[in-house]
Amino acid sequence: MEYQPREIERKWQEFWKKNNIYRVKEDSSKPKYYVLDMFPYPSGAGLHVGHPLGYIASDIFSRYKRLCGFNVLHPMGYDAFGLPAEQYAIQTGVHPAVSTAENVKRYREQLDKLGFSFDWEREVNTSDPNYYKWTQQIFLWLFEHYYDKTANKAKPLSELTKKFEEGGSEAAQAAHSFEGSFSAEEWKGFSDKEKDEVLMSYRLAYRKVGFVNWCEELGTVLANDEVKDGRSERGGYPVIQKPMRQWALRISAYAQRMLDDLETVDFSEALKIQQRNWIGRSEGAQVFFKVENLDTSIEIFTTRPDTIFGATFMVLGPEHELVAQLTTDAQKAAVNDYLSYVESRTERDRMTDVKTVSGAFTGAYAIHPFTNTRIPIWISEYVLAGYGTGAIMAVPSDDERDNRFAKYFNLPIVAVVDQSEYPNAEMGDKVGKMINSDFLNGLEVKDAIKSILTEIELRQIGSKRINFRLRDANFSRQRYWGEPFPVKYDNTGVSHTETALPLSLPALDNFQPTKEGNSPLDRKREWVLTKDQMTRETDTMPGFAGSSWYFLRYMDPQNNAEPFSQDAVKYWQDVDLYVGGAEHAVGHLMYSRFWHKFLYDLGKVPSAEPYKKLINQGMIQGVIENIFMLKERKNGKLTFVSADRIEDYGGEDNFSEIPVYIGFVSNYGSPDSYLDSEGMEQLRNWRNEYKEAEFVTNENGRLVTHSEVGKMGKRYHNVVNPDDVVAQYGADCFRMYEMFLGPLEDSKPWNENGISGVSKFLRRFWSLYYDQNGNWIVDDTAPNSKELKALHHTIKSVNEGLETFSFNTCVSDFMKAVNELKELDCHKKSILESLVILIAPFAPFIAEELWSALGHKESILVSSTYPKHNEAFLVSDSIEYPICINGKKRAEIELPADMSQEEVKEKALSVEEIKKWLDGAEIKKVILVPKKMINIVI
RNA sequence: GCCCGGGUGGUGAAACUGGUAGACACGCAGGACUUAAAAUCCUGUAGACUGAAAGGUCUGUACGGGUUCGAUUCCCGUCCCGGGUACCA
Repeated sequence: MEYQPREIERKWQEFWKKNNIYRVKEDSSKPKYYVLDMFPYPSGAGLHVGHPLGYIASDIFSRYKRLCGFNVLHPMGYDAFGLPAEQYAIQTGVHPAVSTAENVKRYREQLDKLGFSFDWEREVNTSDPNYYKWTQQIFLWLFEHYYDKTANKAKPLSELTKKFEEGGSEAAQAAHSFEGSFSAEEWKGFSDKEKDEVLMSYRLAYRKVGFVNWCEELGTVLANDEVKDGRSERGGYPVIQKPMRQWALRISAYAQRMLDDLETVDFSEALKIQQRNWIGRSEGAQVFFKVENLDTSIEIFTTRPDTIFGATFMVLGPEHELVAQLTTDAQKAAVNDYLSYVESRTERDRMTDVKTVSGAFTGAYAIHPFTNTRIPIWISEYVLAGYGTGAIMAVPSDDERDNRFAKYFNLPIVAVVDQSEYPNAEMGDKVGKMINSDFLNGLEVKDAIKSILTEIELRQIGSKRINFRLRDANFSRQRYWGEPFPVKYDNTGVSHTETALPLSLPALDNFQPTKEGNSPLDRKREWVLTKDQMTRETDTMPGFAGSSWYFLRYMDPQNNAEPFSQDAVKYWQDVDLYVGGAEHAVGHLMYSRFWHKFLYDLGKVPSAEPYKKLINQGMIQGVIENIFMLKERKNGKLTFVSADRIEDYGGEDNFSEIPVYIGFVSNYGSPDSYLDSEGMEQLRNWRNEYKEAEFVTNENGRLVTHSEVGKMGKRYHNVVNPDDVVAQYGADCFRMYEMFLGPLEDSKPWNENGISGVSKFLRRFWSLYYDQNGNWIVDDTAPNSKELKALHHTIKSVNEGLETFSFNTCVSDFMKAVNELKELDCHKKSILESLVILIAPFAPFIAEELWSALGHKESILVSSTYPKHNEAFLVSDSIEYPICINGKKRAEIELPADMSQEEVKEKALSVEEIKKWLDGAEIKKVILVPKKMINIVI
């Protein structure tokens, strides 16, 4: 038989389907292993060659684990809610559900060709009412819980109201955004509406008025991570700050736990650091500064309470609530001018120039709590309303920004930390001795912090405090294509929950958001106004809602009574291996960890963390192949010049670079990429205006192109479709080649320069079983030691490669193995049987085919066990040691493998050549590197 | 700016906890088979020097230094590239 990948692949695809090879059931007789991919958003463009990288890796690992005896859950689904489908609907009128379904179908077809071992019966689609029913349910749970800081977990709201009834707001140690306080009696006297408002600011899913990123062009509010440089990530439209009533999730309540539990998971250190930075814990103090002549005080947060004697002025964020009250009549004009200046600046301006100093004096003074001196109160945009308390004590001697501000506005600077003993210390470093600081004088910074904290608490002007950068997640989108909130409001504005779930998205014709920025759902009045005289919430949930818990639904995808059963989650527990792109390092990963912890608090999942181990696969980039075109036409004709000849035509400045379809280019992606005469002909036919074009080639008749690495995209004419590669080389080859390309976690440009090597390898592998004429040449004779050694070396290194996710080296190991067995002319069944199992996770199709040719009736996945190496076969009879003197090789000696270290040493010293070299010199020590070398130090 | 990665042949890349750098593959060169091409197979392939040859010597992992018998690996400094982040008090 000849190796024909296409036929083999079709055959086994059918076999797997018919025999349900990939269906997985809970099975308590086997240990479980859960391998998860980040599920894709099914975009209209389909998969390109970069998408499957992670899926291939996770599939290899799943198959490997299955062959090792694990019951492996390896599902796939679609993150199907999102903006692109809705934008498409606005443009074309095609309902998002329709276009999404089409895209899903396309994705499925593409995925199927690659031979993945997904259990498609567990497919999940976040836009399916049977799925988002449970997203809505989890939202309601969040809505009906608050965070108890004493128990350090979420608790039902009923417990909170009980506490309010007993002791008012003081009785509850809870995470909240309520301002003010009330007694038990006051609570009891509150109206329903007042109670609703109070409770709202305690809920884990709550509504608040806040400044949000408003994008006029998209007509929607964006999450912080959807905004890049003050512009929308999608489309690049300007984003401004606008107050709006929004749903939010109280993720901040979980900040400390999210930070602590990072220690328990196996993520890359880089990713953990990213998450830690995002959470941004800082320890410091909250201190109150009384305002002169006013019955109010300003609350500040500082990480350097020790420098308080250097506080010579205060700065409030422009949006701080006290600004209006503090501003004196004399300063009113100046302050208002400044406020309008701040308002005129977009988020983008504020971010791009952080060096410009600006601000205004309010005219008010605060009283320094220790020195009782008057210190002026300023406002400036360098103080952010959203962080800490939105106000600072400025210590210009020890903070760079305060220093800049003080110098610019001529405010006094008092040095309080003497850093002369630390020549390398910079301003703000926590080292030095306190000066000009009353009772702190002479103390080291560290001790001064402790000392001042005690004093602050003693005088009751503040307290120790831990602050987090992590802010509550905005959970509202004014969009159609998302989960509707199961919430409605009565005519007093009190919120009520919708208990009949799912609350489905109604049909709609016009997907355009309304002018006021409301969701298109707002147009559907008969849906908005309910039978019980209430008004529905028209916002929908953001994309991260459905993706925050999908991995749990895979465990029990058809459950109609609950999101997932306790039996299922007790068996599958959590995700053992999660594979996905690093671009989700903060967004998705944070939100899903938070949801998981919440579900953990509710006792619905058994583990505090959802993902035990995470691997970030790199991106596969595109190669952009440019050709140089003269800007000026010559004799009315376009002229393309070979990249190595553009100097003859006045250099780069005279040319435009045009990205061309990579299919025309020979050796695309390599340094010597060029168009040959055929390529130039194809280029002529590519576009009408190129028909008459002139080509200036180099001496080899080639038009050298200029390649760069960039995104894969339509505009660069460099999208490589996996279907095409599979059609040409087969799925096994494609899978192995993507792994062979380099380390999984590295980003790398796609090129097909080496794919012929993998293709050749597969045919060579096949030729161990069949000769050129297609005759079966496997024999039953016993293998010799050389053959066994070759096999066991491969088993060892492939197993190691799999465990460490260096799949690229595994592919090399296979190539080496085949080369060796070819050399040995080995066609022995016992060797080849092991080899075919070994390769099965990587190239499942060829493995199945050869496995059945070896006489097995069932799939290799169910009728084989992954080979483990036998140490005995790896030990050589004799070992060749290089003998070195002071690290330099002087001789070689061949010794039996089972010799003791002492004997090896003795033998080495007795070698004639070495004796000559030593020539009576004193031997300091002899270093034996087992099985590697002998080094004599003199 | 700050925080993470990373810099190895013509190319993609290997190298276990410091132990013979460049495995494996692409490309290239030469050869075999062929009327020819494709396919396949064989040989060579870091650089320099040396030898009739087998071979030998030296230099080489961005750059400069250090620790060590021995450094791609550890330490210090410099340069460059990629990613993240942004006035976080």
